[in-house]
Amino acid sequence: MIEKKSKEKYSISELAGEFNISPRSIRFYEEKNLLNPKRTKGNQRIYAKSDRARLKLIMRGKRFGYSLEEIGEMIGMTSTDFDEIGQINKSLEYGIRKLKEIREAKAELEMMEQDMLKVKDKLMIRLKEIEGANKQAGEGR
Amino acid sequence: MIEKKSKEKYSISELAGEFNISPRSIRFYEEKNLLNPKRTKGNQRIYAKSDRARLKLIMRGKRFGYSLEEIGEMIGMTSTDFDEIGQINKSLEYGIRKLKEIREAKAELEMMEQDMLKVKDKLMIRLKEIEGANKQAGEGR
DNA sequence: ATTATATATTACGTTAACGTAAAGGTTAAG
DNA sequence: CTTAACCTTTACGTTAACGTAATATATAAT
Repeated sequence: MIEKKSKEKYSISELAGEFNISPRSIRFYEEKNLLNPKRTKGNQRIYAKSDRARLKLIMRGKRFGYSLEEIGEMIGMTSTDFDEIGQINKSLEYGIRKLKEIREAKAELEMMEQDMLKVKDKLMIRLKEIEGANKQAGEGR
Repeated sequence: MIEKKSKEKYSISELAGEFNISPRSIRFYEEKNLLNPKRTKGNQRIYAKSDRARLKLIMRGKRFGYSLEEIGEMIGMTSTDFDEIGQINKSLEYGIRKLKEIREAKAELEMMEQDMLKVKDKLMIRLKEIEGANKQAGEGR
């Protein structure tokens, strides 16, 4: 049997559809060296699973407010050109820094969540106040 | 005794320094109606605690990748012009949506964290491999 | 009062991250 | 083989979020 699993190759618009972005964006990410898909003999882009995974990482970074440059540095970390110990150590350091950032961001998100909950509570209280006042005043129609 | 606590008023550059942004940015946020500080009789901006708190929210939103427009909608939620129940309900809905987003973002951050940790592990393993190889080969100098 | 800073407004410049349009090749379907 | 639906590159346009510079007051320090 020949090797073939589920979905091995994707076209640019397939990925665009899946991630809800434009093909232009994907090409743009390639311009910035965040992606590097193979091509058909007719020069059209074909994305492998690994490319799709990278795009996923890109989108994740974006959703979190990272610039493409930062994302490039982050996912560059996963590239497979570690030939020197120095490189690995640099990557490790970088990763550790990013981990710190991520954890800080998580903490901030939790603060935001708390803020939101507080505002929500206030709104609820205010609602009840108004309802109470209306009840008191007997404002039917 | 006259009422006066700790730090009641801030100048634009004080806030800029505190949040590590430029005065220009702060003025820009004001242009976008995200801030609305009082003025001195000489027309210079004075920021009260509440203004500082708002700026804090703005920065938090930014760090999380929200656009100023979105942030405006979010912190607009905390403004005190809720005179109608409908308004309150709308705000509540909005807040709940945002809460969902925040929780999703938290989940994503956790995924990123896991990714990072995986990559880190791989790098560590690779490092050991190389070290092991060097030991084997006895590559001193 | 006189500087030295800080701030205000106005207005043009810049960068990232695409959007959009033109002009043409490629692939899948009939 | 001929389209229709995609895809390619090239290149100029756009928007958000400021940067920067010029010119003019304001406030703080001496």
